[in-house]
Amino acid sequence: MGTKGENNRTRIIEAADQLFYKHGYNQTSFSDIADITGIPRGNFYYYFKTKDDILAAVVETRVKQYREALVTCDNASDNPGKRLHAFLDIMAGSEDSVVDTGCPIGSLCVELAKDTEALQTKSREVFVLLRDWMSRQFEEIGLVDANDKAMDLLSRMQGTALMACTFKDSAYLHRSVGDLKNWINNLVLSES
Amino acid sequence: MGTKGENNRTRIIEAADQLFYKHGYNQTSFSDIADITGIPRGNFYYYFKTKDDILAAVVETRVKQYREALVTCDNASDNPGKRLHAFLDIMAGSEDSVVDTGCPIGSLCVELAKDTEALQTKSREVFVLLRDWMSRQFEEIGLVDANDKAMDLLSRMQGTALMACTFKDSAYLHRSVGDLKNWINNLVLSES
DNA sequence: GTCTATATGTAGATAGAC
DNA sequence: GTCTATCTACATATAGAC
Repeated sequence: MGTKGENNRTRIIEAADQLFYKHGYNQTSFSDIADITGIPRGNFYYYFKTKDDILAAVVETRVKQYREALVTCDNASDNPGKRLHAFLDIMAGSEDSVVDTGCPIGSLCVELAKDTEALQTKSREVFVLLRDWMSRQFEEIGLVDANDKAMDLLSRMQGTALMACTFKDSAYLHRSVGDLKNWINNLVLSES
Repeated sequence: MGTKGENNRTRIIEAADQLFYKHGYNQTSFSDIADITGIPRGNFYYYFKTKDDILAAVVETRVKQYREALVTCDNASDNPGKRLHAFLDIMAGSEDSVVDTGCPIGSLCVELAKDTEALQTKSREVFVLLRDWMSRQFEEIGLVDANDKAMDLLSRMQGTALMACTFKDSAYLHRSVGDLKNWINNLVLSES
């Protein structure tokens, strides 16, 4: 638990996080991470037993980051509809990287769906966090099928990111986010 | 252009098609294809100059197959709404593989979004075919924003496949396909 | 056209000096 | 805790006999 060691560990996770997003998990090598961090390949095994362990650490970091982002959304408004809008704005705000590389969560799950079950379960964790938070917002709106609506919103956001990235179309991304905000508004109206 | 040679070429493409879907492009090796076909690794270079060339051939095969599937949808009904339903039934009909491995088109595009631009352009071709066909259906329905609606339908189908696969949830897949059919029906009604 | 043998590079992982 | 050197496996790709 030395201070220097934890610092190196964090730097490995941060570099891996970016590389897994930009190039994918399987296409990221220890050498790539070594080049960015300046930490030699062989040293990684002092901090992580396997490459899968690095992935687990990356996912846990992402869960923490999204948890914080959701707290910001929670504080954005008393209105659950507006809180969901705030979450949509996160995606719209990272327009450039979404069009270039897709959604970091979705693309990881798609890649690892073709890998071991252990990696699938791990990569799914961020989605579980988001789905449950969305479900709570729809519940507060008064919808009886809040969990279904959470799946629908997550699904449509993922479809939006996938198409925007595939067609390199930021205009579609913004139109679609606007449509989703209207969809949420209509759900709020139907319950009031 | 010998008969035997064309046969081997076709068998390589078919095996690669399945493996690219089940394990991904980057995770499929020449040895994997050799194991399935019984054709030795070294022989592949008689038919294809590089691995990327195999991918191109696989995508072209898929374009042909989907083109035929769209002809079947065209023949299914005089009603463009019903033709779109017929296309949705293709996805619902391959429920097991979609939940297990995701959408073959979408997952390839997601993977190759992190690769060279040449592979991105190639993998996108199937989506272009489907988008243009859907756009023609929405046009016939009478919608002025037919191309936008085509993007929306493709987007929502991709989101549906991604979430159904990530959460291993075939019930969600079917509910979502049903919702999309209702969405199409409402668009038809709004124009009649 | 078909096959074996091999070249060349790089992957994840380990051993052991300091 | 940190680093170099190295092991083993396997990737794409090539050369050349048959």
